Amino acid sequence: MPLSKTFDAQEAERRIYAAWEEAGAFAAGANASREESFCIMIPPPNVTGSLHMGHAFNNTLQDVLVRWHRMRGFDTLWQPGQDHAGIATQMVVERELARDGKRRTDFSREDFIDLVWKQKERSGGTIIGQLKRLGASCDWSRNAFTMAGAPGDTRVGHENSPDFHNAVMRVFVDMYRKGFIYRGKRLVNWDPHFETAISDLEVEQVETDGHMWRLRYPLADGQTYEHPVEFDEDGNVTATETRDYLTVATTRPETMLGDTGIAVHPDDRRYAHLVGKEAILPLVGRRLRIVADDYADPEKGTGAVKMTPAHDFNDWAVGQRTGLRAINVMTPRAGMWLRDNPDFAEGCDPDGLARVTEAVDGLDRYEARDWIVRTAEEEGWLDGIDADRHMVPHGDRSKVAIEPYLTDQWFVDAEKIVGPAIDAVRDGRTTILPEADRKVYFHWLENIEPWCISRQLWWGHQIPVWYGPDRDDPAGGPREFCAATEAEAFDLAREYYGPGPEIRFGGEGAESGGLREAEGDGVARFAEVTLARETDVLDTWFSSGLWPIGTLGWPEDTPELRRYFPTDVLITGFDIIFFWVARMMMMQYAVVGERPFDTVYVHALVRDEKGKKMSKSLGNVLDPLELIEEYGADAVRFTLTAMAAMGRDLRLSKERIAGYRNFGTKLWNAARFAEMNGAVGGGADVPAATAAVNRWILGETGRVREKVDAALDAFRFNEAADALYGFVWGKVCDWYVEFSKPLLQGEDEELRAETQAVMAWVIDQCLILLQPIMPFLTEELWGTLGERSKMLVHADWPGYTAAELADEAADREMGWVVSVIEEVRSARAQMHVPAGLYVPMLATEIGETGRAAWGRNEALIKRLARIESLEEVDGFPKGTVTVAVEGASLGLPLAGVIDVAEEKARLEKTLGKLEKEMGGLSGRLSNPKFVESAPEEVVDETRATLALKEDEAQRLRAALERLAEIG
RNA sequence: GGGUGAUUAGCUCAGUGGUAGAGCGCUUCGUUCACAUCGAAGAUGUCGGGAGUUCGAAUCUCUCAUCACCCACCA
Repeated sequence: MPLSKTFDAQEAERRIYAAWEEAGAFAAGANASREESFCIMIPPPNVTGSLHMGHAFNNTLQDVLVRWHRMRGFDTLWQPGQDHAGIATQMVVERELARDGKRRTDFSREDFIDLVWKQKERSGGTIIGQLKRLGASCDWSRNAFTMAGAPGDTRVGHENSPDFHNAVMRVFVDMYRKGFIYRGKRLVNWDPHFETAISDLEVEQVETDGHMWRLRYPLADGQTYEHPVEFDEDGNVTATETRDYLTVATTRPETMLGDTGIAVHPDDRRYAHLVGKEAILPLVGRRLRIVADDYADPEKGTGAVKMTPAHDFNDWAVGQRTGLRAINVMTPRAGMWLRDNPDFAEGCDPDGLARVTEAVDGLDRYEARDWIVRTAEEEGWLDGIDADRHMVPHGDRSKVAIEPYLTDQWFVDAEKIVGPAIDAVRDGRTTILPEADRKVYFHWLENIEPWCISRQLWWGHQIPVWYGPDRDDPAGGPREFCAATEAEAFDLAREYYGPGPEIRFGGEGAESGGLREAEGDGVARFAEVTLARETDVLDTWFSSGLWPIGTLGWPEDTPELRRYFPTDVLITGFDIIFFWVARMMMMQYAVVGERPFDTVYVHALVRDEKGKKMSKSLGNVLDPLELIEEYGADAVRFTLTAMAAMGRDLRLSKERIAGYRNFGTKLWNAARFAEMNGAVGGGADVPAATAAVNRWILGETGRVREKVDAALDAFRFNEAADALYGFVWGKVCDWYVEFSKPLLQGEDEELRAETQAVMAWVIDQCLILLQPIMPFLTEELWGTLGERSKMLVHADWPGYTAAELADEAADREMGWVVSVIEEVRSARAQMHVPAGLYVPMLATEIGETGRAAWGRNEALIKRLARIESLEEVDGFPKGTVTVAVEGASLGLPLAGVIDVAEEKARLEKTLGKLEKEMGGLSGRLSNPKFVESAPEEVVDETRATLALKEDEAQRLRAALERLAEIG
């Protein structure tokens, strides 16, 4: 069945992908002929997500490596899967509910989670289908999910995946027991929209126009200080005024209700006598201790800074150092919490307390701010307002201002497990590419903060901790029982409480209880203990941090784990180096004491053609699926590969994709040409060749194979793509196809057979080498051209070298032929010789090389340069256009056509260029230091080049002289 | 405030010590039987400025300028 005129990407790509799947072509171990394994873990996309350009880029690169290794015979696993993506997914479901006017809290936790599982079933397959359209050759039979095995799991879409939930639970317990995880009351980033803690990384700073309010806090007990008001030229104070108040500044006046102190710098003479004394908090009359701490900057504002330890990270730290109380004055939704807040009430004067509570309790933080500012103004303790542009932390999902908030949360003590993750990269067990990203990685890890891993959400891995009362003090506690399952928790509790009490499960969060029963000996014992499961779930990145071992079946000692772990390569975007890469490094080391991967390849961002980040709100998003529909998956893949210069953002434009689509068409047509000329079905063996044309293209093929391998080996994807593009278009199509025509269509049967074999083999090599980048079109051609024992996806990657295939004599000969053709074409175009007109050619000097090359390639040269005949003459007649090539002086007698002025201009220009080049070369050669210190081959090469140029220049000068004779 | 990267043809970008490259765009020509999603020929660069190292610098060092991104608690 002959090839169709064009490649129908839409039809063929779906059909071919189905055929691959049908054949189990992507299964781990398929096509393995060597011992080595190769494993890539997909960065699991959100289960409700859909493919965007970043995914397309990321997965194209992975697929290139995976297909390349699979063809090379490695036991290859590309592990696919999806992430449950806690907040993001819960957000999607809550938004759906909101459409029906419902909220999460209208459901029980179990019912809500069931809804999320259903949502996952509905949308979870979307991204998989999209990855398949792209051509991703994942082993889908192993598709994993980060919540697999968790309560409510329907197993739809990840039927065979390992029990990831169990792995997460076991890791938590393991890290808990090793002391890497703890629960504590600390200030965390609180998202008032989702009403959950988030980690530092989920906070983004947004520059915002705001105000700085200066407030006057009266000093207690009649204290005063001298405030400088006038200075001389040297900055010395020349006048002061006595003040009985301190001016403090804040961008968030509402937090003043939680103030418990004022800090000044220890060396600040103005306030030295006040340290240890007190000020009065306006509105409620709470006494604020004045403390000395380095944090207070004497240069800023008045040098006195109010302390709100429960609502500001700096103030919290100062509070810890100086023993200030922390008073939480906010609700989880960032409203004011004043009523029934004993911490707040303590130390307040009753009238003030009542008034403020009446006015702002329950108000949103911003409304409370307005009231406080208004009141301060009315009462005269507002010192002033400055416009201020400052950074305000926002939740990266909710986009609302986050609130530093004091709650009980779970933390990974990252400092304890960060060491091996740093060392592994430092000593090269894991390589991060590009190198620049290593610094980013180190910088973050070396300054690591505790990682808040608890989330007050419902969708996620519920933290495997049960709380019970203290054995000796039933009112105390809670006592934590950390275990992977309820049964194991029961055992722990039994061990702790002894054989007496009945142990039950129930209760909420850290609430737990027990009945106390006095026995005769006076020792308190429980008759009944109720264990309460921790309600928080884990940060989604905690579970995805286990992706490498979890997908391979840990904690079971599976064959996959033994075979594929540590994995070989991770390909990911720079935006999740901290979120994911660093955490995987830390956690695999913490749990199994091993690196998760040998190499991390960090790629940059796909931007639009103007360099802007693609975003929905800007409306500049290129949808990879639309592009695939329009140009075909191969074109999109080739474009992304060709633009993947390491570490640089890529600007994607449709024009570029169209260009590479054309490249596919070009290859298709070359294959059609081969087919039409009986050049199909080349075997794996390099064919024998006698003709220079054939020997030359074999050498070129050897060179490109080496280039592709070297480039991919170094993760220089663009170089691999460029090399193939240049080879297929610039060598095979532009020259070899043309060269082959007289041979394929000529009389010499032996030569025809040889050329057919070489052409068939070369086309096959193009298909094989291009398969990792453009798998569809090449597979289609492979299957159509000739009988094959296996699909291209499993074809053997070649191992021949350039040295084996290259033929120096053939390269030289074809080089000569090419330059003659190019020079003749150039001269003809310049002289406006009609394109189709065959003209005679004359030769005055033609050396041995040239004569031999001409003799063997006469037909080619005549055909491609439109030459009628070659005749050796003693000298060129008037009106000859000179063609200067190495080792020959050729001329076209174009007396009738020639424009003397134009020919003169052409020669002068060429000569000018030559002379400039020669100047550089001879200047260099006449420099003794160059000759002494440059490598010998460089010097030789320079000499040879110069000699050639001189030769050519000589001929050009002669031609110019002849031209001068004409007129 | 700290850090990283970038600056090369009109545009988008390759190019880590040895005669400046590609794609697109542009100009001229071309329906030769693989391909007009094509072919041929062409024009366009003090490689951001300056200094240094070197026989030799787009490439290494320093510096300045501009841009981008990341990190950061500045009241």
